[in-house]
Amino acid sequence: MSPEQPLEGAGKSLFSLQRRERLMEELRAHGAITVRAIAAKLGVSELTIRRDVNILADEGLVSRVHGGATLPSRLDRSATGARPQQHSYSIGMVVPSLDYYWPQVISGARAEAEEQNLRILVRGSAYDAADNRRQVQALLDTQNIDGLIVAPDLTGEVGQELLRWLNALPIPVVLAERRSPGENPAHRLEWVATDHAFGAGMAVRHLWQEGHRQIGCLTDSSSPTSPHVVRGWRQALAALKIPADGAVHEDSAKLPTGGRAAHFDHVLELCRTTVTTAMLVHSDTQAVAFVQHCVDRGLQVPGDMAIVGYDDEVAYLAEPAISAVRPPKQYVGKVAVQLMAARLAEGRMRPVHRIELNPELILRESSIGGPRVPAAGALQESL
Amino acid sequence: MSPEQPLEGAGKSLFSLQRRERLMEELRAHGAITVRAIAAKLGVSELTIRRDVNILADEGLVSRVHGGATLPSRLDRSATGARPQQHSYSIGMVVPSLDYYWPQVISGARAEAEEQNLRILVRGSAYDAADNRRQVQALLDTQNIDGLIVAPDLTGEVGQELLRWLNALPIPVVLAERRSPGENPAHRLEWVATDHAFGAGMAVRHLWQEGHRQIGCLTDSSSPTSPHVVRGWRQALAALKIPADGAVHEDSAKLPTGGRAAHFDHVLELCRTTVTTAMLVHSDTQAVAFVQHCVDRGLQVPGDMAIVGYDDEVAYLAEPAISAVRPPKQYVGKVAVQLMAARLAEGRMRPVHRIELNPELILRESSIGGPRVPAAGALQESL
DNA sequence: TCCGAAACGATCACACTCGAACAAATGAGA
DNA sequence: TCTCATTTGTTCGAGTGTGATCGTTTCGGA
Repeated sequence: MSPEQPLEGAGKSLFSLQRRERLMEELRAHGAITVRAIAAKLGVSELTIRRDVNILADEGLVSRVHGGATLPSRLDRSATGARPQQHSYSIGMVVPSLDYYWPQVISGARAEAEEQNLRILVRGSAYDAADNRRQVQALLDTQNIDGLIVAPDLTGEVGQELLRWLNALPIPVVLAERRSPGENPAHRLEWVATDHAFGAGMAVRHLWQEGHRQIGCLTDSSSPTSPHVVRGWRQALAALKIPADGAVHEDSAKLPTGGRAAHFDHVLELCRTTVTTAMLVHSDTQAVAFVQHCVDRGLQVPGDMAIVGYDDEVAYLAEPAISAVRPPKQYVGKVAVQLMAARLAEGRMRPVHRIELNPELILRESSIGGPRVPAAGALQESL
Repeated sequence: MSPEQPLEGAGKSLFSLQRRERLMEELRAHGAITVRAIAAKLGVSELTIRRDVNILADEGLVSRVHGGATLPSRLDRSATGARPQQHSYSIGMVVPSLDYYWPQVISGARAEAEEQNLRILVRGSAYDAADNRRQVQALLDTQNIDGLIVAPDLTGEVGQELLRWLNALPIPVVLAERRSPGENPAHRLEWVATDHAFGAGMAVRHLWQEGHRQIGCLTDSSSPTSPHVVRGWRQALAALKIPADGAVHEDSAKLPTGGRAAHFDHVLELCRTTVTTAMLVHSDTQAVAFVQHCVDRGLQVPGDMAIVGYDDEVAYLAEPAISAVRPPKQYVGKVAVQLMAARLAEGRMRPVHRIELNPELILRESSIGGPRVPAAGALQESL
């Protein structure tokens, strides 16, 4: 009805805004305030406070009551009527790869976004923190983003700086498949991540139950997942009282071109000397190659060498098909969007959520049936 | 602190909306209330409570009965008819206390259950694992439970056995404010818990920012929360490079009756010799008593001794009002029910979720404004 | 079925709060 | 400098929440 009433933020002096901010602070601290007390505290008239309360109540930030205001309450029926502004939000999503691992995460996120009536904008970035930040900045600048889902590299000083920067953004941020320390530079960040350590442990315990007593680990440290897999593997060994210093642990990062076959032979030699009959291989791509290599060298899989892959993109394609730990990628995306939707709907009152999801162990042929003892014999013949 | 005491009666009167909110909380926590009890608890006349009940009944939020009110029931024929749907699932909930901490958790759970159209059956149990198991068994036997939310004592061998038993139950189980190891005996259990260590750390960092350099900790190890608080306190000290071995850490469990004052004096003496100017006090009830003791001994709060309470039940009642870490109790219940609802809807395909919630730091007077240096002077006079 | 105790609600009284109307102060822009 | 829009303060009648009284209704046990 009032044609010249300015929209939010147009003509209000900083002073009144500060006062309202202060009012909200008091409200959060005490749960409720009286007009009289606040007026005295801030040194203004009660009427001014009442007007502030009315403004805040119109925005749904407080509930008006006779004599003061309280935090918004469902019992406040004036609020229930004026709340159908279910205005739909846009979420930006920046992931480090658009062809490996992340497509499924994105797919889960997209499905949930549709469900929640949210728009989602996906961008790929390089794995390094600097490019990640550029991509996020681009999204912030060009699109109208209400929230951000991101999976940056957080290692090193650059990563920590990025973490601080993300934490200070004016929009909510959810990390996917990344963890932030609860501590200070990241206390506002929420995340959802697969418990890779649990997944690795599950694989080790499965191999143990199949009768293996020496269980090795072959990883690719160029992946950010790798440290968690190694940690889970070590913890499981410790829990099963397998001495970790005698266990085979090799890494295939930074091999020279064509050096893979030689490295695999090296690994098999180590397995022979340590009587290792089972391997957990990170990245199922590598697991497929490793199984192929074993077969080529005349080893029976799983008879001479049982194998569980970590990750389940192509594991089923190998011959024999590879048992694999499958991270709940779809759910990582889905839960990330759920977190974001809830955050956007509920605002600051909602506590920070940090969610771990357990992966699943998919059993196929490469690990079923115990080791042939002595396994060392077959290994010896093959080399 | 006796719960009968009308704490709010003395000058801390509630607004009508808060009163109704409180009433609903009591109702959800206990299932039913009497006008008389609530009137006494809130320090208002019975007539006022009756009027509140009428208002809530008009909105269909409660069912009126002679002498009090209950949660809305289908048998209540005054119900507005908007209740044609049957409950989809029934959830059992067993918590270790019905008067402390847990009522708010239950309230959050009930609110969410209503939202999700679930029935929820609450039982209290003793803190020990054996009784917990009995209560769960009773629910399983007599009711038709589709899921279970439970908060058992998991320490010791008995606790581990209980964990195995819960894990093997044929219905989904969600732990509230308890963590299960990801490992084998509990791989199916989901949980939601407050990150108390983070909360304690947040308090310590706040005190550090206010200028305190020796920050002590006063706990009550009879509470299962206590170890996490101590851990967070230690970690924060380490992160801030405060030597932990010189820090004051006292526990008030198992004091002789009337020994509290003597113990507080002992604590203050320790603070004096170690130049400790700030304390994190677990259980805000104890924090209130401690603040009172400091004031009685002539110490300025926060000038001579800054105090942050852990937990926020009565912290605001102290003089000066106490800054406190507030666990998101309502959300613990709410998220537990959300987990259960999603599990019941999606079945085994859904990965196991494990959720940590961050508490919030409510800043009040007892910790704002740095220490007066040298603080030792005032302490010395007081002893 | 009856009876006593308790709970209930209509009414009034009181204290306090609310908001409209108007006035004064402040700041921005012509 | 003036003017106009905005914000803040004052006054006062209307409105609201609460409690006390008291007659009526409801409950539960004999």
